[in-house]
Order: sequence, then structure tokens, then C-alpha cells
Amino acid sequence: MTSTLPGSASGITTAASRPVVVPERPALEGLEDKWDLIWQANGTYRFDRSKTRDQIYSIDTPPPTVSGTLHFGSVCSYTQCDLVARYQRMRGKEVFYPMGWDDNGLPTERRVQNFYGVRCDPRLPYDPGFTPPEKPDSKRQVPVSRRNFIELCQQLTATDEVAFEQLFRTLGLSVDWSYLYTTIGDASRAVSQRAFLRNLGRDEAYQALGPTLWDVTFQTAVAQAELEAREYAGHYYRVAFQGDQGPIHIETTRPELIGACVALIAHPDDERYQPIFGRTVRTPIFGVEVPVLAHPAAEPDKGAGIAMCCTFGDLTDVQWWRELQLPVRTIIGRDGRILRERPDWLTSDDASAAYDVIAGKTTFTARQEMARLLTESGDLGGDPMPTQRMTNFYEKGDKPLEIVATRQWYIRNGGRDAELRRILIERGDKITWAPPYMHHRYTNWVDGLSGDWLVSRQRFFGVPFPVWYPIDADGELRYDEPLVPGEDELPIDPTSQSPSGYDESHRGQPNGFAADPDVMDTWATSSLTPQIGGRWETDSDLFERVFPMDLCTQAHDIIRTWLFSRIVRSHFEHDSAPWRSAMIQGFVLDPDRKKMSKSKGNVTVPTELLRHYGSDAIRWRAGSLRPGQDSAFDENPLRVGRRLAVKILNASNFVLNLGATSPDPRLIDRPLDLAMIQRLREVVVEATDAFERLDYTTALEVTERFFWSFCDDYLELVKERAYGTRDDAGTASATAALATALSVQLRLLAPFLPYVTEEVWSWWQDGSIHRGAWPTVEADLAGSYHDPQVLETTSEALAGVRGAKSAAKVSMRTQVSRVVLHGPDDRLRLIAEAVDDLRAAGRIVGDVVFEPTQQTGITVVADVVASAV
RNA sequence: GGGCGUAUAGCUCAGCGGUAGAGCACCUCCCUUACAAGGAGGUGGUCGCAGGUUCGAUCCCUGCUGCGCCCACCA
Repeated sequence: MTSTLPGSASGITTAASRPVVVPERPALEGLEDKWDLIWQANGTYRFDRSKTRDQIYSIDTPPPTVSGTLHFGSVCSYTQCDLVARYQRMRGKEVFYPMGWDDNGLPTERRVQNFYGVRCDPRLPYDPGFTPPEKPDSKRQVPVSRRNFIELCQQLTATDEVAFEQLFRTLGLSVDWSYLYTTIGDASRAVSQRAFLRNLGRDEAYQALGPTLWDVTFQTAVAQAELEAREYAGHYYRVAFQGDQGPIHIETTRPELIGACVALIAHPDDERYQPIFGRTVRTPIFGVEVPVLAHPAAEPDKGAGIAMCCTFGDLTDVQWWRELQLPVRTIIGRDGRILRERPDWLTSDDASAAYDVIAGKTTFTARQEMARLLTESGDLGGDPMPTQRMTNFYEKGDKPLEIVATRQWYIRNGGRDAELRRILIERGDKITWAPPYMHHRYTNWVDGLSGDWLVSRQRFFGVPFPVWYPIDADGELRYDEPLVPGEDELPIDPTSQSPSGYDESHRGQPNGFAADPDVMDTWATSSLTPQIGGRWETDSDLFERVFPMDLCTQAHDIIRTWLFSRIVRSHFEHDSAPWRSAMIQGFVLDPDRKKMSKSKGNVTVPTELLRHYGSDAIRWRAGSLRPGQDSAFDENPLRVGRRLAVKILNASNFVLNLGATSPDPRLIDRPLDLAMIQRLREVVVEATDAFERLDYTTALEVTERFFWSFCDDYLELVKERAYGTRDDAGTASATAALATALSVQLRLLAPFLPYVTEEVWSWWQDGSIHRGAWPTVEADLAGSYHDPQVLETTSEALAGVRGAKSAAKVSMRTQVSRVVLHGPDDRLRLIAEAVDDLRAAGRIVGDVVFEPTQQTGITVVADVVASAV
């Protein structure tokens, strides 16, 4: 094993002055471990930060959520990014390609809860000696303090991160691991808090008290981008409100919210209700007077055409409440249950008695109880009608979202500002999208935003808001006068550190301070990955060399979250887009084209596949999946990929054993060799153009197609001549052509199959192929033009000879006494240029006769000699 | 309901204004001096439907239909 030196890039290969060492029996097994170690030792993928911005290609890679295992689809996505990284590196760019682990946030918390059987109760004191239960019981989770909980999060993610790095190394990602970051790490927290404070200072971030989408399971607010509409079974209840002129019937699916009703609302043009606009009616059961109001968002043909507005049943309620300036009457708590305390607007004895029935109940139970009460009171018109409706869920949750009034932090994203929205859409217009149509998804999403970006979460394992609030003499928090740290103090934890001018004795006291209790959503931190990876404000020299970045890669599901949020942050902080190009990747679906998910148990785990087929085979598969396109998981292509890797091994071995070890285009002079080189020139140009368009699939396809025909036809046609049994000039031409083609092809394939190409390269070349130069016509394939049809046409004739043998059911070794070639005169002339090679490959011992005809193709009549030699 | 994508061989997909392609599968043959976890040869398609543009349409345009994804839809 010849070891390589860091940075010893050998571009164009030269005549081999070093010994060529080909193993006796080359194999794929063990290549991953071997080369991972060597690459690591030699710093093959080390980022050289002395390079200038124009010499650098920087990549913003999604930090995978560290929660258990990676999908096969993720493995493909990361590989696709790596293909581009490797191509750019071979093109001579210094590639900045940092990796991060997204370990903060709810997914980690949830995994920790399930893994250890614990839940966080921030009221508990820290227990330094805590050990998690031996056998986690998900139904009886042990309450632990916030600090204990965070320690468990860090413990588990640390374990997971080791496994992730090992997997990515095995996969052959050409990452410089010394730039690794984690989203919960100090550096990320500092970046996240600094960016937030800057947003706050420029009024791009603000705090507001208002209706918020709320997940009752996780007990946190969630953002618009994290919503998922799902079908939800329910009933329409026809409910009577009593008015002076008789009952008004509305239809609702949520009778448990009647206690939260603040108005009835119909469309202003709706003649049925015009007489009662401005009057009041009494709610059933509770007898609360509510106004009947007009609003254009009411739809006359929906339900009864008149709706009850509750605080808050849905987003339309929020709109009515806001625009009609209605009061807040909250009856659902943050745990998703009806408030235990009786609301003060329910004054009558009947109302109190009825409320006591539903107090503390879940919405589901309360709904049943209310239906019963309505039936008893005679306010329910007819039987409830079953219905399926779409309801908003938190994408990671399994109970419908409620809307509760809470104080939250927001970052402006154009949701309430058409001008900002327009500017952010324009940012998207300037990015090169692959595939181009993904641009629409971005534009549509931004265009459809209806509110600012809610970034606060009432959770524990995340980046804290770097904010305290003064407490006035009356013990009230002054939210409007937040205290913030200096940027040089970051990262800070306001729950354990005190603001300047205070000390811990003032915490929670009148005239003291209180910490903001919330953490930022994961996306609020990962929206800054270019800044985190590029070490914004802590290493400006680096940041200026890598930002704005050249490329971001990610799957299409997080355009609305990660991609958009990075544009927002970069727009505010740097007045630019974070990158020039976005490569959007598809999903790998299960074989039935269903989305893989852990809950369905249809996830394909990649580790076993990597072991079985080898990393190169997996990478080959990833390289055949086009950007943006979903695909169904299929094991068969992995076999095909492996076969290619084996073929490269065998063919290279063969070529080198023929003595073809010196690529030298000047020695190539035979028509067949020149034709092959001409085709290879075309392949180099096509593959390069394709990679420049981020179309790695086409680059792979043209290269691979050439490689197989190189093996099947060219190699067969020249091997006799290359053995050197006939004439030396012909042999020199053949071996030079073979060595040239091998060198070029290995480099074209190197991004896709880094292990097998590196292995073969090491047999006869110095330095890592991955620091070698991407092939070009000028540097590698100089020489004169020759009609490439000589190769195709002669191959076609050879196929004809083989066909004749196949039809005669004889071995390919069988000799042929006489061959007659029919075809157009000009094509026969091309064959004549390589007829000696055709003779050798076809084992033609007698005459080869050319008979020009009007037909377009070549047909062959061959007289097969009875037996093989 | 709005947007986007897609429809090509049994399967997965490429292609593209000029006589239909690949891989897999299938069939036949060959244990051939690089490769039997190989190799060679072969079967197989009115390019979703209907119009239009064109000398010519799988390709461009229009409409329809199917499928998929994103968004909206909680009275």
C-alpha cells in the first residue's frame, strides 16, 4: 500500500515511473475502512482556508436530526451533495463542506422521553445523582428537572452522533470533520442568540400576546410551517341560540366551545340574517348574551350560513375576533382540557352547573357532555351529522391543535407585510434551482404566508432567548422593556445567569428580573447554518471566504421551513441570499410508494445495505436519482451498482496487466484508438457540462454508458493488438489509448464511486484521485480528430460476428472462416480501417468480404468453423 | 378549489421535431486466458386519450383523463 501525501495533487497523469502494483485478486471488501483511514490520515478532504472566495466552493448541508437512525433516503441525499462536492474539488475548487448535527429541539426531547422513560418538569430541582429507570415505561415517565433532562438529551445525542459520523464516513462523504458543529453547541447558541438580538434591535423580531397555534401534547406553540392538515372525524351539531325574534340555528362541530362563544357571524349580504345584525342572542346552556355581527369571511352556503365565533375554535375565529374587536373568552387550557376554574362570564346558576359538568374534561369528552346537555335542554336540532373535515395538526403531533392566547416571539417573514414578502420572493428568483420547478414551491409558500414566524417554544432542550424582563415594584414583568446581554457574553442562559446590573438575589423579586422561560424553535437556529458553519462574527476571515455560499442541498419537504427561514435570516443580516444555487432532492419512498416513517415501520435502514453491497453501490444508486424526483426503494439497483464497481476493478486490472500504464495521447495513431478517444472527448465534455448544471445523473449516465461499451467492444477489439503480438506501433497505440482511457474514466467516475476508483488509482498513480484533476480534453485527450464512427461501426460488425456464433450455438472462441459484411459503402470503409482488430476479436481466420448495399445497418454473414481452437 | 409535477417495454426510468432507448426481468447460448456474484445474442412499445401547429409530432400548443406532491378547506 503506497500512502499518499496531503495536498500532493497530481493533475494529469504522467508516464508511470513508479512500480505498478496490482493485487492478485482485487476485491471491494474492506475498501471503505481502508480508505477512510488513509483519507483521514492524509487530510484528503481538509479545507484549505488560505484560498480566496473565488477559489472556494462552499456548501450548506442540512444538519441531520440526530434521533436514532438515518433513512436510506437521507443517505442518498447526502451522497448527491457529496457528488457535487467531489466534482468541484476535482475541478480545482477548495470545497468548504462542513457537517452539523441538529440535536436541539423537540425531536431530541421526544426521543429522550421514550428512550429513558422520563419527562421534563421544570419545577423540580436538579438531582445530580439521577439515573434513568432501568426499563423505560412510556406510560409512566419519571419526572426530572430541566437540567437533568438536558443532560440526558446531551448524553443520548452524543451517542447518536458517533454513530452518524461513522455512517457518513463509511458512505464516503468528503466532509472536513474538523468543521463539525452541533445546533445545541456553544458556537451555534451564540450565533443563534446573536442573530436574534440583531433582529430584535432592528425590530425584525418582536414579542406579542395573542392567539397561537398550540399543541396540547407537547404543550408548546407551533409555527405555520409546521402545520399539517389531516382528516378528522366529527359531527355537525345543529344548535339553537335564543333571540328576541325566535331561535337562530348554527351548525358546529365543536359544541364544547359554546362557553367560549363571543358572537354569531354571517355574511353582510346574507338576507336571512340582515334583520338581526346588531342585535344579541343568548347562547344555549349558558345563556350568555352575544352579538350577531356581519363579516365578509362568513360563507352563506356553509352550514347554516351563520357561525358562532369562539375564542378560539379555528383561524377564522381569530380573524373575526381581531377584525371585529371581540373579547377573549378562553375555556380551553394549555393541556387541552376545559379550564377547571369557572369563567366569570358564566354567571347564572344553570350556567355554573352546566360548566361544572365539563370542567377539567378533554375537548373530546366535553363535546359528548355538551351534546347531552343540549339534547336535554332541547337546543339540539336533529341528530348530529357525521362528517370528515380537515383539521390542523402539528406535523409531529397526534392531537388536533388548539388556539390559545399566549405571549410569543416572532420574526418577521412577510406574513404581515406585502412588501417584505415581495422582496423575499425576489431573493428566491435570483437563486438557481435544481430542478427549476422547485422555485414555484418557494414562491407559492412565501406568497401564501398569513402570519409572522413564531420562533418561541415552551420547551426545554433548545437555545434560550437571551432576554430577561425587569420586575417592577408591584411584581409585574415589564415585557416591553426586555434586558439583553452584550454580544460578547454569548451564549448565555438567562435562567442561570443574571443581566448586567443585577445578581441572582434579584431573580423573581420585585424590582428584580425574570428570565424569558422559552427556547427557540429548532428552525430558528438551523435557519443560520451558513452563519454557524462559516463561523460568522467569531471568525470573519473564514466567513468572508465562504459566504454567500455556492450551494445548498435539501429535500423538497423543507423548502417552506429550512430553505425559507435561511433566506429570511440572511436577508435581514446580510442583505443577500445565503447561496447561489439550491439543489432540491426527492424522497426515497417505500416499495409501495408510501412515505417512509418510523411509525409505519417501513423505514429502510442503510447500515446493512452499505455492508452488503458496499458504499460505492449505494452511491451509484444515489447518483442515478435525479434531483427533486421521488423514487421507490428497490434493492435491485444496488446489485447493479455493485456490479459496476466490480467491473471497474476487473477491467482496470486487465488494462494495467496489458502493460497499459502510461497515458500518452501522442502515441495514439490507429483509427480505432483515435475513434475511441474522440468518443471519450465527447463524454468528458458532456459529463462536465452536466455537473455544471448540477445534473450529476446525466454525468453518470454518459460516463457509465461509455465505460460499458469500452469494456464490451473496444477492449475486446484491441486486446490482441495490445498484447503486442503483431506490431509494436499498433501495440504502443493501443496501450497508450487504454491507459489514457482508464485514467480519464476513473476520474470521471471518482465522485460516484470514490472507493473503487481510489483503490485502482493507487495501483498505478501517486496521490489521491480525489485531489486529482477532473479530466479535460485539453489536458488529457489532446491529439488529432478521427471519425468516432470507426468504433461504433466496427463494434456493430463484431456484434454481427458474435450473433452468428450465438445463432450457431457455438462458443465465442470458435473460429470463423469467411465473413461477408453487408452495409452502406461509407460505413464498410470505416470498418476496413479497423479490420485487423475485427479479425482478432472475432477470430476470423479467412476472408473478410465487403459487399456494399443500400441498407442502413451492417449485417454479417459468417461461416463458422465447426469447433473451437 | 389553487399551484406544481408526471403519464414511453412486464418493472424502474432516460430521450426528443426526422424510421423508439437503457437497466432490471424474461428467452437462447457460452464454464471464452480480465470478469460465472460473469459474458454473448435475442424477444418485447400505435410513447395516456382527443384535437391543433408542421412536409413530418412520443417531443410543440390546447383540452381531457389518470396518478403523485405542495397549499387552501375546522361554522
